[in-house]
Amino acid sequence: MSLPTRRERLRTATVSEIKDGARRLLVTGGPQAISLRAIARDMGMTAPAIYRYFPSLEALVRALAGDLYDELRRVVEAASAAAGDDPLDQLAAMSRAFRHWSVAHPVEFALIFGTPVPSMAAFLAEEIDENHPGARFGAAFLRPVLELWRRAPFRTPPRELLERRLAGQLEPLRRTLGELPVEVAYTVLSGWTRLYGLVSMEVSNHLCWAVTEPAALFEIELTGFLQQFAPAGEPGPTSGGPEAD
Amino acid sequence: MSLPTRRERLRTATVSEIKDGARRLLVTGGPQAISLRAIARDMGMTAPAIYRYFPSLEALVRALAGDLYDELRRVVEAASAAAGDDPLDQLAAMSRAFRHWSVAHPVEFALIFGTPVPSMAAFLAEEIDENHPGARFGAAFLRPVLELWRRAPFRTPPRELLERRLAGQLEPLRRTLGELPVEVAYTVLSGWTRLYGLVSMEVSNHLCWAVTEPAALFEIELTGFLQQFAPAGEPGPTSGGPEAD
DNA sequence: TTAGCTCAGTGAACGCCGTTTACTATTACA
DNA sequence: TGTAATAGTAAACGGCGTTCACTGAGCTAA
Repeated sequence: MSLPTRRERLRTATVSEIKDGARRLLVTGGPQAISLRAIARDMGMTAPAIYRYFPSLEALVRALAGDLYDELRRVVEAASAAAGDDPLDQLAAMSRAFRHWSVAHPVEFALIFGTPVPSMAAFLAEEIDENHPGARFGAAFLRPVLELWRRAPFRTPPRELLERRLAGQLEPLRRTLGELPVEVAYTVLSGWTRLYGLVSMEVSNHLCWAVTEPAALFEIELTGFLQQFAPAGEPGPTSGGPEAD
Repeated sequence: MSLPTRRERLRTATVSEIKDGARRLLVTGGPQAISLRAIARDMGMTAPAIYRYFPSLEALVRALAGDLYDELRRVVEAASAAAGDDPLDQLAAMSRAFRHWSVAHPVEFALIFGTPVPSMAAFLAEEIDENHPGARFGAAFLRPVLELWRRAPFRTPPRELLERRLAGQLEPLRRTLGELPVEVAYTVLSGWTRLYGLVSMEVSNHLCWAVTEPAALFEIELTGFLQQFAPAGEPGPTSGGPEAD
C-alpha cells in the first residue's frame, strides 16, 4: 500500500473538487441545481470527464449526502463532547446542535432527511450495516440515553408491552448497535422521531402557518423532550397541570 | 354567473386531465418525473398547449400539491367523523388515518411534506390565510384538542412559561384559527410535530436502520401521544416506570 | 529506453426537458 | 356576420444526463 501514487493523489483531489462544486450548487440553487455540466464548467472541464469519478449524477448526489450525514454527526458529537459528563446535558447539547446545523444548512438538511428524490431512495435502500449513516447517527444519540438508563431507569411504556409489540422489529437496530434494553431502544426511537419532526418542520417551513419564530417552540419542546429521561417517579418542573388545576 | 359556458366546461375538464396526468407521473416516477412534455404526450397534445392552463411546470406542481393536501385533509376529517363523539377517539382515528394515507401514498406525501423542491418552497411561502392548506390541516386537528381542553384541561408546560416564550409567536396561528388558549396552541403544535416526525420517517424510509415494521412503533407512540391529552393528574396505563422500579 | 497499457479528458452526438415565439383554427359574442 | 378571445400547433433556443470514439499523458515492465 505505502504512499499513494501521484495519480491517486490527483484523483482524490479531483473527487473532492467535484463534491465541493456539487455542494456549492446545492447550497445556492437547491438539490435540483446540481448538474454535471455546471460542476464541470466551474472546474474548467467537460461533463463526460466526471464519469471517470462517478458513474452517474445520482451516485454523486449519494456520495455528497453521505458526507453531509457524517458532517452533521461530527457536529452533534462535538457538541456532546463539549457538554461535560452529564448525559442529560449531552443530550440537550446534541439536540440543540442538531437543530442549529439544520437551520443553518436547510438545503443540506433537505437533501439528507427530506423527500427521497430517486437518488436518495437508492441511498436509503443501501445495505444496512454499522457504517450506514443513519445507523451511525442513531448510535451517537444512543450513548447518552443508555448511560441515563444505566444510572436511573426513566419512565417508559411498560416492558411487557414493548416486548410484545416492538422487540421483534428491532433486528436492524440490534444488528448495528448491539443488544440493548427494549425500553432504551424505544426511547431512542421515540425521542429521535420527535426531535426530527420538530426540526424538520421548522427547516422546511412547514410551521410558517402557525408560528413566526420556531426557536421558541423548539426550546419548550426540548425541555419536554429531555424530561422523558428524568428518573421515573419525579415529574420535572414543566409537567404540572394548567393553572386552573 | 348562471351556467358555465361550453368553453368553461371544456377548460375545467382539460385542467383536471392535466392534473390527473401529472399525478400519474408523480406516482409512477416520483416528483421529478412530472414533465409537461410527458403529460402532453399522454393527452395527445403538444407541450406548449399546457401553458394555456398553467403558467409553468412549477405552478402545475403547486396546484397538484394543493389538491393532495385537501385530499389528505378530507380523509382525516372523514376518519374523525366516523369515530363517534369522543374527541380522544377522534384524535386517534385522525392520527391513524393520517399515517394510513401517508404510507399508502408515499410519493404524494413526499411532494406535500417533504423537501421543498423549488416549486414547493414558493408554495409554502404563499400568503398565509385561512385557506392555506397547512392551516386548514392544522384546524382539523385543533377541533378535538380544543374540545378535550374544554372538558378537562390536560397536562402542559405551565401557562406562564408558554405565555412568556410562545404567546408572541402565535400570530399566524391565531390569524387563521382564531383566539385560543396558549396551552391548546402549544399542544396542537407539539402533537402535530410528533405525529409528523414519526410518519415522515416511516414513509421516507428513514427508520429502516432501526425497525423492520414501523407500524408497531407507531401504535406504541400513538398511545403515548394520546396520553398527552389525558386529564392532568391521571397518568394513563402506559406510563408506569420500568419493572426494575 | 522503449513498447504497451491504463487512465483522464475531449468533442460530437442523442434524446430528453421547460419555455418562447409566431402562427392557425375554432369558439363566443356584439 | 364580423371581430375578438381562446386553444392549439410547429419550430426553435438553451440546458440537461449520458454514450461513444478518440487523443494524449502517466505508469510499468521487458
